[in-house]
Amino acid sequence: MKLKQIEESLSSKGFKITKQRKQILDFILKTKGHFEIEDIVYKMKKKNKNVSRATIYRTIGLLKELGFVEEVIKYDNKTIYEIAGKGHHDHLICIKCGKIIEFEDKNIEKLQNKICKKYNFKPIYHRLEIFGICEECQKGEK
Amino acid sequence: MKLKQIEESLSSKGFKITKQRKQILDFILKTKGHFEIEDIVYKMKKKNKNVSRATIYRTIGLLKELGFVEEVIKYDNKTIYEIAGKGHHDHLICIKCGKIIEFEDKNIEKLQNKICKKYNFKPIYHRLEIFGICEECQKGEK
DNA sequence: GTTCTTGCAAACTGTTTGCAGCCGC
DNA sequence: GCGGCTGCAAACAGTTTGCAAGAAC
Repeated sequence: MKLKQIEESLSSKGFKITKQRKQILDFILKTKGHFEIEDIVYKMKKKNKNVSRATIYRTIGLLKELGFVEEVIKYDNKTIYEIAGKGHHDHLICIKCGKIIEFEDKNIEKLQNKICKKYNFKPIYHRLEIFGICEECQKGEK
Repeated sequence: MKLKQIEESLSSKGFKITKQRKQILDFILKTKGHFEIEDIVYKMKKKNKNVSRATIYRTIGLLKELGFVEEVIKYDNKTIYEIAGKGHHDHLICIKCGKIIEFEDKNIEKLQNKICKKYNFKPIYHRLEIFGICEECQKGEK
């Protein structure tokens, strides 16, 4: 997903391309991994691009609506996002160091769909979070 | 899991059995399904058992530590709990009416363990939330 | 009597919102 | 110039905490 594509999509829907939105998009696209709202706030401050927290929330909300960004993890009463379009995957989250490992498993997805069928439930999105201790932190434990 | 068992476990660990804790335990044990903190607050108010919100948070925190209660869903920036020991299962959550359907699938669990092995990740707990539209709400959609 | 627990209020975090002024188109 | 966008500050929800008074053992 490229900056231009997203911008076109935004303006084609009547949204304006402001410098704040450009800054935020720039950040998200450069951050290949996961991010939180505070990461953006911090980055903007550091670059002296004073984009307000409110605008960041609103922009991420908008990008979420449009499907460019996804809420992937809820942990510690915070929301962790990532850019969409990498293909669906789920996460292992280390509760010691906070590291996030992505994984993809088609079989799990298939089983989920089977479950949904069984309950006549129409799935829209899902989140599988496995919390535990990562390899490095296990070494440190001993 | 019975009231007596939990109380014994508490006192064997040096915690005291107060009337507030009894009230809260009573509520949790009677509520077979999922509950939120506010549900307890509401119930206590209604019964004129004025257990403060702070105490409820502290008690649930304690029960979580001891493994009697689990955080099973994070939705809408709220935490939904349930009593532990029913055997692990996951959830379908209707984003229209809020209904929660439990399901259990050993195969999904197995696949998860496989993933963890692959990454040398030591799993502690996990959460699989499938958000979508339940059967009834689908009918209403048309 | 000691120690743990409670209630209260205040504080805190993540998030949302109303409104006046600003800026993209 | 219009309508959407921003920044600010205030508000909000869920949750945590310090402290003095109270209850369990």
